[in-house]
Amino acid sequence: MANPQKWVTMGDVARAAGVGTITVSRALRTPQKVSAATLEKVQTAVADLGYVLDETAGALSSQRSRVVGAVVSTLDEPVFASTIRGLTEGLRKGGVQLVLGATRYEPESEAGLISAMLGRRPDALVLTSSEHTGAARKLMSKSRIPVVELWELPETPIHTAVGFSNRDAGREITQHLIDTGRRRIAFIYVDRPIDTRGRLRKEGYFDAISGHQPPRIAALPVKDGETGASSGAAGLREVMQRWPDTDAVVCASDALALGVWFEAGRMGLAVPERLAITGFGDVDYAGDAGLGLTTIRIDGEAIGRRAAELILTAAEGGELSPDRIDMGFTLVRRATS
Amino acid sequence: MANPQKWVTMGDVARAAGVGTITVSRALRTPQKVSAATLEKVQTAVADLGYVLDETAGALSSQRSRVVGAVVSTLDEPVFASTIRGLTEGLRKGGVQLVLGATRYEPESEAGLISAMLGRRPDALVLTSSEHTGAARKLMSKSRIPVVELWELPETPIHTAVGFSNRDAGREITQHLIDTGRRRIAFIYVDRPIDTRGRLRKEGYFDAISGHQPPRIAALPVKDGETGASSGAAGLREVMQRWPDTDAVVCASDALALGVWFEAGRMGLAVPERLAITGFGDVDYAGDAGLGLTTIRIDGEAIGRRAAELILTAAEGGELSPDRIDMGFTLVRRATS
DNA sequence: TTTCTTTATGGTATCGATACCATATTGCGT
DNA sequence: ACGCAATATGGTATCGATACCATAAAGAAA
Repeated sequence: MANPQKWVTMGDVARAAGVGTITVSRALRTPQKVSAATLEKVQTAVADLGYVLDETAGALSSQRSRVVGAVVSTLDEPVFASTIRGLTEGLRKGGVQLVLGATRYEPESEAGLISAMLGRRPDALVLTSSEHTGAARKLMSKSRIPVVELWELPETPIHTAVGFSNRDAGREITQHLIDTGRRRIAFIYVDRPIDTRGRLRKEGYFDAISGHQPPRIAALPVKDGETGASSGAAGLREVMQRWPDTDAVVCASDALALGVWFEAGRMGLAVPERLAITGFGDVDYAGDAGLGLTTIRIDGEAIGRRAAELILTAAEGGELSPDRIDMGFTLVRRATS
Repeated sequence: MANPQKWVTMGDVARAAGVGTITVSRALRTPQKVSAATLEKVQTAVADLGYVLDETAGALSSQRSRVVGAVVSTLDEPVFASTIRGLTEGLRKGGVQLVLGATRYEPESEAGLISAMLGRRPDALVLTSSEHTGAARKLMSKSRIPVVELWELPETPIHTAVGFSNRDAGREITQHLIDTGRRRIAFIYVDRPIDTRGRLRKEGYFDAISGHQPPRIAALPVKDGETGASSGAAGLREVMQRWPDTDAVVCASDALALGVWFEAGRMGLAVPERLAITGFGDVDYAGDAGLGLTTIRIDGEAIGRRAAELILTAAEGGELSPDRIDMGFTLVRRATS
């Protein structure tokens, strides 16, 4: 073997401290079950040897891996990043680690990712999509571990879902535009295979405009991972070409809205006088110091933290109660509407 | 136990297929070492039972965890996200999984994260910061696993570094402004404890302007994780207050540049006539469809892929050759300069 | 046919920590 | 002083897969 790595083992620590291996295990996992004197002996031995508990071996014998797998659609969008942050930090308090995988919105990669995570025998699974392929569903039901779905509230969650109603949010922000006098409102989104969020927001848009105007939809294709400014710009061009008198645009994400805003500038459309723009997510640059975008704020970090809590309590003892936890959203009105 | 999970084991599969457990192992890990007939028997048994290899147990006996730990500073910035993507996909080809941890630029959290990763006995470690605390260094040297540092090229890498010269990049983009006639150039960055990248870019700025003008620096404090548009806006206000005749701003990131650009609009400064702006990273909205920002493009995905290759070859057989791999950068000139 | 090689397969020990049970020690009430 | 409980510690089997060695079967060479 070219790699003669030799990790320090618990046995080494036990020998150095003059105790049994099991005592070392207790000193590290449940210090209160060990006398102060031995605890200190163990701790100095651990420090001297630079020992770190082998979770791999621990997982095997305790049948608890202290790992949670998360399948997200992408890491590129800051909104997901905040959810991951909340999850990671929430789980760390329970000594649990997060393993991430990104589907990049490719339906066929979900089952593969889930399978890879199940290989680590995770204590739970977190998904940020609520449309699952048959293969993925079969894997999850066979494994019988808790599954938490995020960012949506499906009718029948696998176990528990933590999120909000994308449809309500889409309706509310469209209604806001109607309330402020707009009557020729378009909707722009990127139509991705397994992204139900965009479609649900579109439904909300339909809900709000029905009775006021016929729908104006620009469904953009997925372009090589780029779903941001360039798509938004293309979307606005399409909208203004098909319906030149459009006076407001509801975007399915802040990134799209930014692109729309730039394109509106290039087209000479005054915002918000001639054209109102709304986004989704309330990311950094949407704030008053940046674009000043009217948008829907979602507390991604809180969603992640809540999911972490659920997982930890499920790991402690009880089952994961089947439920849909609504974390809500907030309409933030700024300069673009 | 309230959680009567019962994972399917390799033994179950072996029984169902009528072969020995070791044969199942071979059928899944090294199919070419198994006859076509038994391979099929095993595969159908695996499919029937929904079996997934237990990497935890495999790691213990083979002493290879097929896990790589990555400590990044933040997941919020899209530039890092692309690196993570490259890494993840590169490693997946070798059946290796990535475990992520974010320091959030807090120096004290690095050692804790590294320690948590070492608990999984990873085959390698990836770091996106090149300043390490003593505790972190000790942990890494004790563990004797390959360490790859990304996004910088430190003088003396721990083993291998894959990145580019932030200093050269800072110099080149500043020089571009000088070449296009600017002589009152300011530099804006967020001064974070363990982020040497911003400081190195500042050095490059110094290199370029020395002999032309005295430096104009706005070092912004870290504000609750927000390092984007609001910081950029604040930075420009500070700069214009202290040096009202400033005619160009070099920003340490595209996010800052976006904030500067918005604030310039509010202050009535024409871009680029009155004020040139440059960024760093070439993220989505910097493109022509968006802001049209002059910036430095870095191929984060390529950096991640290259790191993954290095790790996989090191895992195969050889050592990780100590080296600094320069992936370069590109100056992209657009509308803001 | 015999011998040698190659290929396919299985038995058993092992990886490092923890669960479970057993035992030693201490403290306290009566 | 005695008995009982509580606390502290250790021995041994075990988790599930793989390394190592052994063996059986098939094919090739003589």
